Amino acid sequence: MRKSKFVSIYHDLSEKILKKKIDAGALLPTENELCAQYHASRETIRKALAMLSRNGYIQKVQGKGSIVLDVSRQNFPISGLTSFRELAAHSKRQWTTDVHQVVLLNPDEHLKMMMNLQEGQTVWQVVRSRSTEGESVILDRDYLIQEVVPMLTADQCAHSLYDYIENELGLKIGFAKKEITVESANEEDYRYLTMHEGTHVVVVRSLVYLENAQLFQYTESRHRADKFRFVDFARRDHM
Amino acid sequence: MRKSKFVSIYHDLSEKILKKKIDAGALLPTENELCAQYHASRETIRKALAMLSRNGYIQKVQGKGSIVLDVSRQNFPISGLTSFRELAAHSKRQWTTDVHQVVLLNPDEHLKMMMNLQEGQTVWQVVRSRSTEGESVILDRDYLIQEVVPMLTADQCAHSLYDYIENELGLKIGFAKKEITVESANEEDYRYLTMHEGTHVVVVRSLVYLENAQLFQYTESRHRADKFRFVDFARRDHM
DNA sequence: CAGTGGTCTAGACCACCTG
DNA sequence: AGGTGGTCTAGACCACTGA
Repeated sequence: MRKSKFVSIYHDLSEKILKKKIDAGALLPTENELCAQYHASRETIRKALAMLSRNGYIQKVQGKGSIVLDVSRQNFPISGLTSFRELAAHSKRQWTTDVHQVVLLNPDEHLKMMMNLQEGQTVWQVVRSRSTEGESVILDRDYLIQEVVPMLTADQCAHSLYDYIENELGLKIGFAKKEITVESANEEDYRYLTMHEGTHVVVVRSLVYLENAQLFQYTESRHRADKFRFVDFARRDHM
Repeated sequence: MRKSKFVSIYHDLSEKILKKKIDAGALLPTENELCAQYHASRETIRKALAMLSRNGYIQKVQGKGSIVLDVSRQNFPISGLTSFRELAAHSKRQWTTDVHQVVLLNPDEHLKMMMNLQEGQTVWQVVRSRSTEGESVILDRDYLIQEVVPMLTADQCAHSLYDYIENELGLKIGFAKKEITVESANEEDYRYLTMHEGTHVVVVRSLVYLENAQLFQYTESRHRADKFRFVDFARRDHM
């Protein structure tokens, strides 16, 4: 079995919710009913439900049931995402990517510290901009450790870096630490982005790690402020 | 038992990691060892570990163990929380709150739609600003449904709305949907915030729901752009 | 190969909500 | 009181890592 059972159940239920086969505000079948429907034990069902809950599909209420939440009202959370391609796939806009630079370089002190690099490690630097409706609104600057990604071409960067990394190289992304701030636009922003009014950009800095906890990428993603939007679903752990 | 066993184990381990009793990069004891240490079954241990993993404390690697992550490098994620008080508690700065307005009002059409209000429902409007180092940098505008929060005084707003709601009223916050954008400052921003250079503010709009999935609050939090910072830990579900 | 984490099960008991 | 979800258990088998 490629996927685990509880993930299949999660997908089945999340799809039913997205396609409105179950209305928002209604209750999911009880856990025991789901056990019967999916021929699974209760703990397995509960893993699927926990995942739905984490991702904003349902709210569990003890003694009552699992309430289906309204997944349409706000555009749906694109948190937990790491790649631009995935983000673009969720949006209705048409996006194009321009690759400005793909070079191998010796990291400076700042980058060495930031990425915790060993002496002698080299990194790929990739600079790309993303355009929609004729305007360039995102400037991405990626640094990838060459030991992990030995070779890189402009073609791969134009298509999807992550597609290449996950499908061609067989590496698996584990997690990312991100920081969002607002900063003054620099000369490169003016060069590569379509900046009319406004002198500030939203900067998303990410450290991306593989599944084995190895850091392999640092990215600085600079967004024209008026085109930036971040949506999040946050659950409260009171414990 | 007030707390569940797996949550206690989670707290015990997360504290050990925060206090560096276990080094970053090292492995946690194996699941079987933890079973023995905490007199718990393996599934219970695994719930605690899953929680540590979700919150960025560890990375689990099959066949190997649970690697402790570096929790100090980046300031720690302030995602998943909803209240300003908690945020302030994590920061080293000294904050003060000014309450500018606490009034009961009949919602206009926009608010009715936004909050999905029934005919005749009234809401509290609270306007507060937050200052640090002599500068006012955050302007919060909250709307709370009066059916849920019958009475509200300026005193309670100056202290902590959430403290009052959770501890006095006994309500429990469940989850929130948030959206972050950058917008032009309006006249109120100029009135209540210390705006020197810069004409834009970061706007965080949140819909906050109780544990029973009932919406009870809408908040617009406006941040002076140069003081805004959002840190996130994002795990990838590849399934 | 032994040892690790990943998944699944069946059954038990508790806490909460609703009639 | 009956049904719901919340927690915990003991045991089984699988998939991956490393020596």
